[in-house]
Amino acid sequence: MSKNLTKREEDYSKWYNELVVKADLAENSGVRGCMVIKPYGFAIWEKMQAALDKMFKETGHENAYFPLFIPKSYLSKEASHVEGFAKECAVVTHYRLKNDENGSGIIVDPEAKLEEELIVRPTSETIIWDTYRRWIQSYRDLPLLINQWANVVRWEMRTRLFLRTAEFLWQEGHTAHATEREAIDEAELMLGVYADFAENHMAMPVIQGVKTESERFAGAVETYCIEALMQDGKALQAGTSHFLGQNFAKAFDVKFANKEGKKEHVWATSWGVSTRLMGALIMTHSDDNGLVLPPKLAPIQVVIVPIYRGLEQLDAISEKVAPLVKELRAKGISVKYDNRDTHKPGFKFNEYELKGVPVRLAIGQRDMDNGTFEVARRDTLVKETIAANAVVEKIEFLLDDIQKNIYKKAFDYRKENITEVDSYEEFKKVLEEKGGFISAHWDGSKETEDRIQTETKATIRCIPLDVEEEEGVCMVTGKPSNKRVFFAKAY
RNA sequence: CGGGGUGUAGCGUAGCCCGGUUAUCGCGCCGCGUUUGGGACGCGGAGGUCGCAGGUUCGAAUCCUGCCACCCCGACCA
Repeated sequence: MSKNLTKREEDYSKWYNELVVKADLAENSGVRGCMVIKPYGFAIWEKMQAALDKMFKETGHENAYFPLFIPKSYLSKEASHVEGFAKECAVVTHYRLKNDENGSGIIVDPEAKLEEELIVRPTSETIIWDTYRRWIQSYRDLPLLINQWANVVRWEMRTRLFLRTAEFLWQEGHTAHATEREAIDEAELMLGVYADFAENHMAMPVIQGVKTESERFAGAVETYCIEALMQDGKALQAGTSHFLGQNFAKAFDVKFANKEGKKEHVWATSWGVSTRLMGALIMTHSDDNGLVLPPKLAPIQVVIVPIYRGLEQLDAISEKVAPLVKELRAKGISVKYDNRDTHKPGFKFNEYELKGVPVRLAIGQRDMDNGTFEVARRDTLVKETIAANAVVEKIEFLLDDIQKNIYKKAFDYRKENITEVDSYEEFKKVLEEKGGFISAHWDGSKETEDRIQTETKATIRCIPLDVEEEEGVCMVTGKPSNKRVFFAKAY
């Protein structure tokens, strides 16, 4: 682990990768750009999944599952969609292997060529809309509110653990509606769900906004997003929700009969978050001692480490700890009592800090004599000694307080790193020296946006939803602008 | 796909330029003992197709040729 969090990209990048590996979350699989998610990392993902899934169901959605393979012709039905994904698709061309006649091992059987190639889904809009055509006939079939948990494959040139892997896990929601208004409301509703999840479960403040045309999802009319700020000053897109208009309905001929019996194309949305959220979680809260997990997503919320000499002492401690474990579990708190005899307490302390366990209890002979526990919190690393009969209450307080405290810390950090600028010179200076989000006027043109990106590597992360109208001039061209947008260097 | 780099034990590495005993060291692993309130220590031990395939040579981790893989930087992207 590097000694200090630093804004120098290469060091931060190294720190991040080491942290992912050392905290036992994931590792490179050796298969091009794919990662192995290890049990501890996957447990965090499962917590995220459970919380999100609950929120989806509370907003009226159901889960379903669609095929991994998409016939090539489906992808080409929506023009901008295929254009957006064509360069990063894995393609299945054959369905059989055989032994090479020249003895050079197993080869692809040229006889077994598929008549139509299959694309490994980079996203599922096409196959889902092909299915929806058969499911939707009447306004009575609408709205159709479906989500799927799946893996997708995007053949990216450059990959990074959790942030951009060739294969990743995600959820993708795909909805169909009778009216434009209803579809837009849905896209905005789900953006709100994501923002709620990010802030209240991940303790990660996000900016809600819409993308500019050039950053828009391939096939969307409007792309909403949540953008988060990482500790090295770079932005990370944490989730997106798209209003797709009637683009996919028209491409796949999905029509419904309205109350007057007239056929209309349906209105669509899609929205998704991925294992990239794990990357966001890691880069938002972690410090040089390792991961810091929000209690709501921590697979282990409380760890209890016994300190003892000899099995007799361990037995006495175990006896003391057992009812506490039971009581905490009854309250729905996940507890691990680490009575391994193979590692020393100091080793365990470091190990659980690295893994981001929010609360640690230690109990040794001293505590046994005094009727106390040592309680340590991961976010501030503060330790205190607490009377045994007050420990449950203390833990409940800490789990709540840590959740709030790390949110506040991240929020304050982000607040300090949103800078308003009014000139291009100042923009470049802040970008170079400080990083973070830069709020500035922009003339709304793609040319200006491209120029800024080429010259500075910064992109428009979003046009915030809550932005206030303000007369101004574009910092680059001097043309009139009526609101500020958020720029940043991004992952 | 361009530019650079690296492949030696589970991980990290020395050796390579200048070929020559049994391939170096650390972490980790195994055994025994002592330890246990912040990453223990001692002693002993196991573990290697030196990325792959050819070639040069009495002799190759080292030199030559070809191939493969991975990493970093760019272009691309959630």
